[in-house]
Amino acid sequence: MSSDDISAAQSALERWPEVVSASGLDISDACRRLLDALSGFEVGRSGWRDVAALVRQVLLIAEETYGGDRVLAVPNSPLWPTAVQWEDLECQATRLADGRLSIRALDWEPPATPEGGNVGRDAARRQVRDVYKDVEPNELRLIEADPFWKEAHRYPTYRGEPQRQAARAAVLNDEGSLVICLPTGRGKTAVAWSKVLLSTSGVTVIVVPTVVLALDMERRTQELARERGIHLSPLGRYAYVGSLDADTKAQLREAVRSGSQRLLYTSPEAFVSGLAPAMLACAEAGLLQQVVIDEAHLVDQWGTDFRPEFQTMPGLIRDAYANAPQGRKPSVLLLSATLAQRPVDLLTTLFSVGDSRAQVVWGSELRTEPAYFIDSHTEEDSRLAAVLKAVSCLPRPLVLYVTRVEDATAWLRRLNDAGFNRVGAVTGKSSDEQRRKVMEQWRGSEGAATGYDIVVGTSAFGLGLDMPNVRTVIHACLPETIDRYYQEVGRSGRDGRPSVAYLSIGPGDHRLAERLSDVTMIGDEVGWKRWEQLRRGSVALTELRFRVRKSELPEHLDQGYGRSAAWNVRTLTLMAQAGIIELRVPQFTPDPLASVDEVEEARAKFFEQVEDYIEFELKNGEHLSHSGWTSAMGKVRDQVREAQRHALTSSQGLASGAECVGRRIAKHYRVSHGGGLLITQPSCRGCPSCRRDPSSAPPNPAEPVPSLPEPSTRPDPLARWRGDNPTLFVWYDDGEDVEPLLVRMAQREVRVFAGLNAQAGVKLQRAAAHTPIVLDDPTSVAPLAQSYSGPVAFILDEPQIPDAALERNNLGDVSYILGPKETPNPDRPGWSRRDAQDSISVRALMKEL
DNA sequence: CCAAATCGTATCGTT
Repeated sequence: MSSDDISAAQSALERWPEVVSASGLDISDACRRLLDALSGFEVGRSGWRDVAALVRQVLLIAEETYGGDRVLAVPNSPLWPTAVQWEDLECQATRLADGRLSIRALDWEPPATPEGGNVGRDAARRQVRDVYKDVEPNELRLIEADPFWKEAHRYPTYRGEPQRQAARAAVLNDEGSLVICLPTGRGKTAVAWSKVLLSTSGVTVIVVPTVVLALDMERRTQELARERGIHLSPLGRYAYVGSLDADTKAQLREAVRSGSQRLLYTSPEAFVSGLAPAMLACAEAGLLQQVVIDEAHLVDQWGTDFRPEFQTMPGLIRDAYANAPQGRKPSVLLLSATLAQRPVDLLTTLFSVGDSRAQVVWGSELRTEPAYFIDSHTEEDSRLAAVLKAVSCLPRPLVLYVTRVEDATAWLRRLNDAGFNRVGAVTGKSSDEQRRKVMEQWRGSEGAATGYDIVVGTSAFGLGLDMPNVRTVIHACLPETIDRYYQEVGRSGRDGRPSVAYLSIGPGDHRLAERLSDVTMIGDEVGWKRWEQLRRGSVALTELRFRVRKSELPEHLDQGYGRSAAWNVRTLTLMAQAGIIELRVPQFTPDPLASVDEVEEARAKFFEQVEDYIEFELKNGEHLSHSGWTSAMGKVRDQVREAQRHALTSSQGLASGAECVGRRIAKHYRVSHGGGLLITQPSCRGCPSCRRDPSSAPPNPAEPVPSLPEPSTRPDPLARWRGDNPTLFVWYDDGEDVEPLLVRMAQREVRVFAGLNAQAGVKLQRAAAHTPIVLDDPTSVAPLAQSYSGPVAFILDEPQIPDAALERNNLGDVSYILGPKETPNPDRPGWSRRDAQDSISVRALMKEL
């Protein structure tokens, strides 16, 4: 890679303004961008700064790859930067005999520490230089996959221990809720797909936050189905979104109802409205296999006042769960890469189903790619200059994040005026078409030229953004939460190679961040009044179920309509979090006594107003008194306020640069759950604090080792041969084939096998078909024989019962031990194990099964 | 002088 950068660039510069195509050349991404920029230079699609910045990047890449000083000769004609302008971009320009300029790249890096000065400067320089290096990406540690994973995905390996545990948890989990924290790029999608691909019936509904994501996943599913020659949908469609035509929607609903739609992506809104009746019917028929919520941290982030449907989902899921027949209830997966305390608490409370609380599989990990830079300006002008300099000198592709839409537009203009034309902007106000165009130009779709190197965006830019080689993320703002900061920084270095994150704070930023984060919690008295008002205006649908209007105004009407509605929603979602009510899906129920016409009229009216409705069920009578209400709400309010304060102060803490950025982010993603602490190891390639004092830098983090949650309590299908003993010894004669017995056991849903080699495992999976087969790996840091409390089958190849099996017996965990008939009894020296109670021969057991 | 995005129905009861 990039072997021909300098010669390709030089040749294109010499031939300019002739257009030179980058396709087919063995050059770096930056060099390809330079050729693209040169092609558009004369007609103004690129500006002088675009070209100069890319020339500099290509030179630095060449120096880092091959060493030595590198130069490129560039035209010195109108359009082209002058010698002074080259200097402004940290390049040295020397006049050549033929009039051209010879360009050499100089180092530039953002301030090493917020206070400036020379402390840590060398380290800062090296950390920026490393971004230009053609280094091998950080490799994931690959682990041999379990048989079920090979069968489901045709992948021979897992991408690390966290994915292994997440994958196992997801297939071993029956009828329970599971929160899974798995970093981006670790194959969350495959984890959600396992059950679908292993079975031949059942519906999996996956809720994603945006239509773009749903359509993207539809495309990936279609590819999968085509490649594998399998049918997962009668229509070949996998996204249920509002923009579909009524006919397609009706067909998809029908396919869900009948169970023939194996996999469907949708939004929270569609899930709780249009899709809800079909989904409930599907569950009732025992055909709903899984409900998956992707990007589950948004339940907290967006669900509380912005898109309440995120928090209406649990009520609906519980309905589906309750209606599904025993043994065929859906399991619930909540997936996210970034979970802090509050989201975990909220998810485990709201989404628990059945008798047990949602369990957590924790594979949280910080990105190792970014080096963090921070500075703070007391004058806006000086911040603008600093950011312009950074945009000019840091490597591309580059994202410039701001908080306000208005600032994004202003920056786009400012950059254009400064000589950048290869810039796009994405905010919440951008149309789908604009967003698509920006992504296309930025990425350079297959074979086509790139048009943008820089995107200016608000937080609207990035959800589900799949661009592996982003090298720089600049913030010209103070993100209001550390979550937002980390999410946005995490868009860089997805290819596992170093990146730069530069946070440049201006004078107004702290106030803006505070205002944004301070969604003032409704007070006791005002809240209670609002609730009373809502209740007075409510319609009782059943004894416990009520419908209210979001637009219901309190008597002391001092706020506009929109704000009041937001308050109402917020009050109700908080009440749901407090366990006072459970949010429900407004559904049209025709009056059985009304005439056809009357029902039609009522129906039309319902759908006209449904957007304004919120329905809920009263959960706890004690909370309906003033004092009960106040105390229940007080608790939630404190939690939310604490979480907000924490997120904001963490973010503000960054600004000072006093604490290691990696540590501070890691601290935010440290969660206490079920009496234990779920850790996120800090990781920092460089930040102000670590540059000041390199000895304090956190060590390279070890891979997290999540442990499997408790399996749901299902009856052990082989229990009656064990009696009361947790262990059953099954003995075989010399040379007797135990494989048929293993298959029978697997068909009876024994899933975890110890002592089988990979090949035998795959063979067993083939024979057992739909039961997921998991092989214990005794060399693993968390062997299942020790951690899994569901049934485990041990296959001995010598006459000795392993310690792990004995220990399981002491703990009361169920084990089936298949061993040679002469295996001695460890409890009674001189005796055979088969003479003890609870043993049976392979032949006898085969007959019974 | 504060960000974020989505959403629509219609089923049948008897010999």
